[in-house]
Amino acid sequence: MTGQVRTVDGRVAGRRGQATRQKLLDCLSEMLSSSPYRDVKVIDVARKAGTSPATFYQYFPDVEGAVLEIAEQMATEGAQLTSLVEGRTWVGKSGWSAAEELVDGFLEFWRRNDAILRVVDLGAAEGDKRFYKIRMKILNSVTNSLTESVKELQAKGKVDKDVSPAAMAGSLVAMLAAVASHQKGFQAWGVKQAELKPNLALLVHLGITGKKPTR
Amino acid sequence: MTGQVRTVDGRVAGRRGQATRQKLLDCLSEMLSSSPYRDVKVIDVARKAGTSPATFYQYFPDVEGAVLEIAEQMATEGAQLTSLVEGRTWVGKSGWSAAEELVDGFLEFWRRNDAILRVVDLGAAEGDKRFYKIRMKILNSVTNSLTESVKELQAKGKVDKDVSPAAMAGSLVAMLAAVASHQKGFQAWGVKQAELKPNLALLVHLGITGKKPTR
DNA sequence: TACTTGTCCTGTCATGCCGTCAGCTTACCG
DNA sequence: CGGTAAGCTGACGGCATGACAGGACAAGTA
Repeated sequence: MTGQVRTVDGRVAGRRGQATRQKLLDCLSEMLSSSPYRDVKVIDVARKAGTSPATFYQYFPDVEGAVLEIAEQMATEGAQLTSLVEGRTWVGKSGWSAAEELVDGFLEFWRRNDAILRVVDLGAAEGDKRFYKIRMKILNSVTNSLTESVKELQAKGKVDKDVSPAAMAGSLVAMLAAVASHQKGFQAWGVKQAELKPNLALLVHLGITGKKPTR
Repeated sequence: MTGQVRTVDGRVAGRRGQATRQKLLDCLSEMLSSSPYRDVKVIDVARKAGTSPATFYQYFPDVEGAVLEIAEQMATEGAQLTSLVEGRTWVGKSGWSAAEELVDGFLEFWRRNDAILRVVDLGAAEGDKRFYKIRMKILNSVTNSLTESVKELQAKGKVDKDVSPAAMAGSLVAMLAAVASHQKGFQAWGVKQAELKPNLALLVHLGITGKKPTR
């Protein structure tokens, strides 16, 4: 857990080195949004960064290694998604706005990081534990909070006993992630953002509380 | 729209040729389930099929082209998913079993084709229209049927007017697809299939009818 | 200024996959 | 048996990969 940035061959990276490294990550990031993951080549990233392939291999074992790095950075930022759920109440009007803001925050985060999230999703689905862990890191914060919310409501007798809080929270979060990563698809299919959001919020509210929201 | 199978250079494939072609597709399919999409090489597929790379290029322009072929086959089979929704009623006990069977059928289909569906999902998310179209072909049958169901219920005044049928159906289907493609993930996270299914069914029922099911 | 030290970058090379072509083999038909 | 089209492959130029050794550069030291 040291902050020490190291090259592949063990040297400690200085100021200049870190700048180069970061530039490579930025260029890779950009590349991922403009061309299919399968076609991203080290040589292209290096060229774009105004350096040579050899330099790339000084800092990363391969493309995947660099992608993991970017994903890690994003996951750290993504931890703030918890704030969308934590300390929220799900009753009455504030319940509805909680649902709305959760949906909003989620879609926004996904839109901002869609390229890298696609790759993380693929890696996780393919069974790669490193990607899976990162995906967890992002989703867990939200999922856990939601799980707690459901448990509380259950304890108060406001939600049926036979609902599994973890399964429900997980399903809702998976839905949000899926819809978020196919936002463009929905638009192309004739569903506008404006009508998508309230429907998602409705589903979230229904899932958590089991009741229609009072708006 | 002819059933004529043609090679890249325009010849018509005979019995032997079609067999080879199919063998290549099968090997590619197998390869996709055992190694990351990014690492699937033409030469490996060819070796596995006991033939040479040059032969592969006789039948497919590249790996992606072959993947599209497999996906197309799967999409054709997937059209039968419509039957999970079409002609179903969403009231009373039969409403609950409709939800249950929809979830069941969906998860099962996804489990059977998870490798290829992963790649289709990635392609669609990356904005490739061909993959997007295939994804549509599979999901649309279900989505459209669900959309109709919601519209009918709305017409009868059983569902709020401000629900967008298309957005609701799309979100639910996206959820099912997402959960299906991360089934292993859920298990690793401690959520069992057995508790996942009823929760998904509950969400589907809530989304379509706006009411808790009577079991 | 000249020298030293450690960081940083690149030219180069062996290796391996890509994608194409010419040409050989096989099957079918009159 | 000879012709024709299908089917397959060896071989090749081209390009990405990944490793290494050595040169460029900045910063500190005498």
